[in-house]
Amino acid sequence: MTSPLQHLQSLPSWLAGRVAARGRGLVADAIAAEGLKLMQHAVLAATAEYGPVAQADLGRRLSVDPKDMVGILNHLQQAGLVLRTPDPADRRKNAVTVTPEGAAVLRRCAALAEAANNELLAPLTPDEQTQLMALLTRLHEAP
Amino acid sequence: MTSPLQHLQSLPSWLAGRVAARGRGLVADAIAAEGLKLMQHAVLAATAEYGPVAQADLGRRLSVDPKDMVGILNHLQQAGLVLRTPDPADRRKNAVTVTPEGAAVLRRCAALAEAANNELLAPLTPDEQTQLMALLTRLHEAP
DNA sequence: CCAATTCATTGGGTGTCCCAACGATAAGCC
DNA sequence: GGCTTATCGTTGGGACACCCAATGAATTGG
Repeated sequence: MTSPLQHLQSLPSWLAGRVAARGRGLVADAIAAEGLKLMQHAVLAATAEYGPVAQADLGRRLSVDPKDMVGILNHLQQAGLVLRTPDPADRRKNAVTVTPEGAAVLRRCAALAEAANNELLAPLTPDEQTQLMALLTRLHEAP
Repeated sequence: MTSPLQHLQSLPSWLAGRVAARGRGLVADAIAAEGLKLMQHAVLAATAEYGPVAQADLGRRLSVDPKDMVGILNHLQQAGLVLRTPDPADRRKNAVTVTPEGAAVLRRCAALAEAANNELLAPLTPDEQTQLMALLTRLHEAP
């Protein structure tokens, strides 16, 4: 029985942080080939998935600060991957949509991101990968 | 069969990142009661575990940038929790050690950090917690 | 003895996250 | 109708984590 914090590195929060950092790095390097940063890619993917959506909604779904969302969408819009249209039903909102070019970039990023995730999970068997995903999903949705 | 990136939020790297972010927040809030930041606590714990150790060693073990290590140790030393002693065997190195006061703070932090981790893993059964730890450890050590 | 490396430190830069404010708009309540 | 309250996008400032590069001192290797 080891003392509680004699091995800080074996704390779940620490382990999860290290694994997440590695995953972040792998995905970031992968999609950098398409000229996108991590969060730009995430916002682009979420925009594609949730159709025309307000910025605040995107921020809540991805846990992105509204302040940062402005910069991310500015970049995506300037790159022609995304469109900000005033929402006629609520003139405070911007209805964000993906352009055909944005969809094409996203399609190419999908393969890259998936490959990066495969590399991240490579040390595990397929069964173990499924187990890990199930456990992480529980932790992510439960609280 | 869902398309690869139709659900970015179900990518392992994304899930791990969200879970890790929550764990980081829980632990940070917990040890804030002792006046320590996350990385200050990590460095203090690693210093206690690995005895007199050089700053570069600490940085490698915790994946902390040498630049940041300087600031963290400055703070810990100023708080009287840690000592930097010139290493007689290698005068380039600082032999970092924990003061009795540092050990006391660390002891109190252990309980706080453990409670935070218990809260993080609360949605899982003890068996599942063990499984998760084993899988994360594999991912952390394998590559 | 000389080249290559390591150590602590400093510098600059980017990205993520938190708190606060603003004008414009919308929603709820009396 | 009017009033308060809340939300939306945006801007601002600041803390912290991560990355790259460079310095002088000191150690190591051939």
